[in-house]
Amino acid sequence: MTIKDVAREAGVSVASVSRALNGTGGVTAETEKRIRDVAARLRYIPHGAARSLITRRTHTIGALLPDMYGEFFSELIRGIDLAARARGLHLLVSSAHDGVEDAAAALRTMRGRVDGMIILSPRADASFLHTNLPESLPTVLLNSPLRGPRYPVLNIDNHGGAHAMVRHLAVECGYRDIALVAGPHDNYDAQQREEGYRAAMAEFVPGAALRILRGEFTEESGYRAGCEMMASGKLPRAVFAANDMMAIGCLLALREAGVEVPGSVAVTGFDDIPIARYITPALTTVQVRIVDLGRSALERLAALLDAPDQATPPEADTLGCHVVVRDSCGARSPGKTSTKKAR
Amino acid sequence: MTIKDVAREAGVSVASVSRALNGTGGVTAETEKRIRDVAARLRYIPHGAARSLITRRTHTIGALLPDMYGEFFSELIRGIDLAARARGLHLLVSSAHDGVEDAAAALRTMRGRVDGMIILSPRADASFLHTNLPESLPTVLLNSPLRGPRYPVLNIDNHGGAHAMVRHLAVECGYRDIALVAGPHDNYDAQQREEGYRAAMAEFVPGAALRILRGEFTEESGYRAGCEMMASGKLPRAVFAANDMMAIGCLLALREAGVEVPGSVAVTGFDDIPIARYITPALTTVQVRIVDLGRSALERLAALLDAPDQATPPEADTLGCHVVVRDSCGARSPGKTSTKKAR
DNA sequence: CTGAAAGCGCTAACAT
DNA sequence: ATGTTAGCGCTTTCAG
Repeated sequence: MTIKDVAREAGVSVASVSRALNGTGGVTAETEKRIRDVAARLRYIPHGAARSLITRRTHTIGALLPDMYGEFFSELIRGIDLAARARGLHLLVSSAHDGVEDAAAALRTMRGRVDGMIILSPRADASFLHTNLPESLPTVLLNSPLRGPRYPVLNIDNHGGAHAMVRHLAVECGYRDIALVAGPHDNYDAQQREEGYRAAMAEFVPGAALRILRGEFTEESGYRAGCEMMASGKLPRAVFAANDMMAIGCLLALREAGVEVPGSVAVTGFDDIPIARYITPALTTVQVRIVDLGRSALERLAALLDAPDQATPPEADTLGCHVVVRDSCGARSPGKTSTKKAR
Repeated sequence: MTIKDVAREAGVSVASVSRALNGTGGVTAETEKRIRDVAARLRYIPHGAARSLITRRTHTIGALLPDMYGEFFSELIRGIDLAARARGLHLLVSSAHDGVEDAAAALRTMRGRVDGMIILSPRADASFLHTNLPESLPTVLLNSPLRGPRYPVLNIDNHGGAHAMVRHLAVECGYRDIALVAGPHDNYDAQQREEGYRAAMAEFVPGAALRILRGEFTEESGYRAGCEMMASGKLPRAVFAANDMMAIGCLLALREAGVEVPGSVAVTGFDDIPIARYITPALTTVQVRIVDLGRSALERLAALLDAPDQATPPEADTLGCHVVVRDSCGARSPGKTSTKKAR
């Protein structure tokens, strides 16, 4: 069932069918109707690949993501999808690339299938993109250390968020002994959050010894970090985990051991995943509007598609974060939630 | 940058380039290497649309989903994606269709872009599929009332899960006054869960008056249902919400009013979303392995792609559910979680 | 207003 | 082993 069948059945040329169905004009209202009727009767549906081969438009955007685990990525995809739908774009997702080879293959298969890319991948450095990104394919980078005029970059304000959280813990709550459960060494977000912690500690608790435990952004590693602290003999007064899942793991470890949170130890996180509001005590955390991150990325990309030559702002755009005060930090008596801006 | 450029640069025909790059054989190892080198130097990437136009393969499967909200859908996509990746397939998602028109358009644009479809949509009845599904496109239906040899269908055992939960509440916990916070009328899952509740009530608490409140599968509607119960003057001994978000909303309403859960009122849900384990009291619920649902759907579809003429089993496949006993039902003292099979 | 014809970039016969 | 050629299904000049 191709355009030819419709043409034959309607007694016209394929060109007329194309014109009629695309509303390009150049056909009588009369013949257009006849063609439409025939197409409907034959249940003709145009072939996307064939069409985009010549129009050079797929109305699809590709998303290269490192992993699909966790609420972060589902929220991100939702944000992208929401904005994409609003613009009549579809979404081709490719996630969880074990290695560079894998990510490269995924990126290459996008050629001819998408009009643009949104890339969030730790492995996507400059040379990787240079070799695997189809030439001149509009692309927006997420959470990338890359800078430069080649691609627009959207980042989360990890540093600012971590800084604000430590300030909250040190200044508003008055804690001095604040430990960090950091994320993986090779993770860009983790690095920036750690940096924010260090900077804020130096600023608000000068001279205090830093205490950093290494985690993997997983609940289990947070749990282990909690156990390590207790095993060490002296608990810190507050624990700032570099993401919510680790904060929750830590919380559970402390709770199991009978340590009061926030009475004896305050625990806070980063991300504000949905669970954060529901756990007891409700988690004080740094809110990142992940959906907005996805949405912004797509809007940026769409702008690029509309005006390909548009200059890319030299500075990376940064998505603000702010501290959401709940119960786990001990700053207030359990009850309502208040919010305040970071920085 | 097309295959022609590579051919010219390597001093061969396009056919040789195609053969070399696809490893189809029929080229000397020597020329193959030369071609590969040139392709790499020119950073040539094959054009997907052009290729699939002739091979009639896209190595992509489409997913038509009603909405991207909530953990249900992110888990589902994850399951599909996991299995897809294992088979070298990509994923074209299309979600959140406001109306039938919208869903129809989404489905039609899939033609020529995907090798098969996974459809989970309340609006996808037989005639909808007949008119909008590209002819003979392998398709698997999820959670659909449709039966028949046309498409394989995968369903959640909503009836069995609800039945098992009511049995747990009535038989194991000994409650008689069990209310249901039902889902939307027009939702297939909601209907089946309600049916399971009715059947189990008739079986285990014969003669008891049924109490059914209507919800929308949202936390807010669960909260409202909780308020309604309290306003009515007499609380039921147990509340079975047709999904976890409503159970959580109900839980919060009761908690705010100072009603003890599970001491005064037991609350249970359906789905076992991640939050269920973390809320206090931990939610007793019906576990649905959503990731497995997605995975199974894709495996089924992949089988269809490999053997298009394979007979579709006449009966719909059903994904089992089972009750996960936690704290909110009062069946046990807080602590470990136990699990038992449904039916 | 309509049709014929030329490709889009690629693969797969069919020649050589 | 390599090249030539005919399309895949569609849009878009260019004629008429």
